[in-house]
Amino acid sequence: MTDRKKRRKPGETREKLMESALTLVGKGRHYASLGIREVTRQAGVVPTSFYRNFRNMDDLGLELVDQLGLVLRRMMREARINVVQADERLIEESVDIFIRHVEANRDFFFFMAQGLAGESRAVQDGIRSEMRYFATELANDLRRMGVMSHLGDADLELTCDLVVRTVAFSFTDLLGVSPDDDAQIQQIRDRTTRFLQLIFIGAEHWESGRKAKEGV
Amino acid sequence: MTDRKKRRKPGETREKLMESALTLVGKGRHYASLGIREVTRQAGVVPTSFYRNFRNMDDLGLELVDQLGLVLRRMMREARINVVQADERLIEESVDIFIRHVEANRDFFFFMAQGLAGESRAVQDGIRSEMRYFATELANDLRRMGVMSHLGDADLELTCDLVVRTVAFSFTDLLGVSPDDDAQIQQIRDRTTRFLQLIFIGAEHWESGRKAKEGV
DNA sequence: TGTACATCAGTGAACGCGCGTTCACTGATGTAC
DNA sequence: TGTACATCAGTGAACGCGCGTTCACTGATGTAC
Repeated sequence: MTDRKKRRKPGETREKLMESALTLVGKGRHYASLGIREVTRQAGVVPTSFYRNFRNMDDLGLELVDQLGLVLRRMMREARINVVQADERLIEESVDIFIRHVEANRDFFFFMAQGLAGESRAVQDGIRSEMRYFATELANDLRRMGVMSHLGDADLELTCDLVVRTVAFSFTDLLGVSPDDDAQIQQIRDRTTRFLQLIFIGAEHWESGRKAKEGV
Repeated sequence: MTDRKKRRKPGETREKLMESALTLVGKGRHYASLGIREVTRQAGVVPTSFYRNFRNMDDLGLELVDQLGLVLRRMMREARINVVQADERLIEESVDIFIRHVEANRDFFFFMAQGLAGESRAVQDGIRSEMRYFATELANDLRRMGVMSHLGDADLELTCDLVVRTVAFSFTDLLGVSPDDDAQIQQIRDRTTRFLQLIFIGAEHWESGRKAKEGV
């Protein structure tokens, strides 16, 4: 069994390469500066193997975006299960779930934070698209729960977009913090919660007719 | 005069190197993936010259952060001059000034957006520190104008932090847009304005005692 | 004002190294009969 | 069930190239007298 040099489980090397890229990102490297040899080295695989699975680093990056989408969907699902009632702890509970998932998938969220201003336009657009989807789903959930029912669709979507951006920005806060530094993580959690409270209070008092008066 | 091969104006090469790095970033490259030879090539200078001015790319990055600080301060000053009265157009006028400066210093703001999740911790911290300073100054200005006078210092600071984050996130929106695409820039401008309106409405209705009830 | 000297930003050649990419190969697994 | 063959993920050697960094140099500018 130590002898099997060829033919691992199908997709195993592919997975290992993606994992290795994420690991390097988690260690503080920027995705844009990663090289093919570096990633294969981390994966314990010969450089040539890379080309059996990906065309180039951008290609691998796009696959990571897809996996990121799965992580985000899992997070949404958990939030839906646990945050059923629209009481005043809705925000705090959601932020808790969010922080927990970020801690459990640290590298993924690092990759996401980097990718937003990254080198590959395709990756950038992919992450942006995931965020848009997330905001839309959030809007649907709030509608379903009867929250912010006074808002028109466009205004609710605006609010959710701002929420998602604010949460995403918190990733970059977590980026600079050691995963063991509970005190600082707690602080980021509190601050994010307050940001969202501020936004939701704004949304509560937002008059949907307002823009028509000012904008057009 | 075409013959002078040595001794340009003092600091000229240094400036040209920083400018070249920014130019490459503006062309879509990520700062983390730039090399010394690449930057010197862009600057029309021999690679060795780099070491006469900087220790490494991180060092150059830190100098760029300092210059970014100057750009931000210039922006703040202009905003202070032009936005004197706290009427309802305060936000729109500020966003206009902000968009104008981003367009005029496109590369700088790209660098800033990248640096927030960049490879160098020092650069990351530097940009973060500039943002904190910006938020503090904004809070001071609002105090001076008598806006949001019902908020405690901590809550005002929280609001301003969220404003700065929201504006900073808009950089990444502009990042993917051609500088000539006026329609899309206009759309980002409007959206950013609405985000800020939402935040300020939230701040208007924020009860400073609230957190004491919930948090502690 | 003129001369001698120190300084130091920019030069150009050279180095060893790791990079991305190619190639022919190998051998375990899946498939046809 | 057994045999022959196709497939194709992973291998290892090799390539040319651009990288970061070093070194001794050069010559314009600034300074001392």
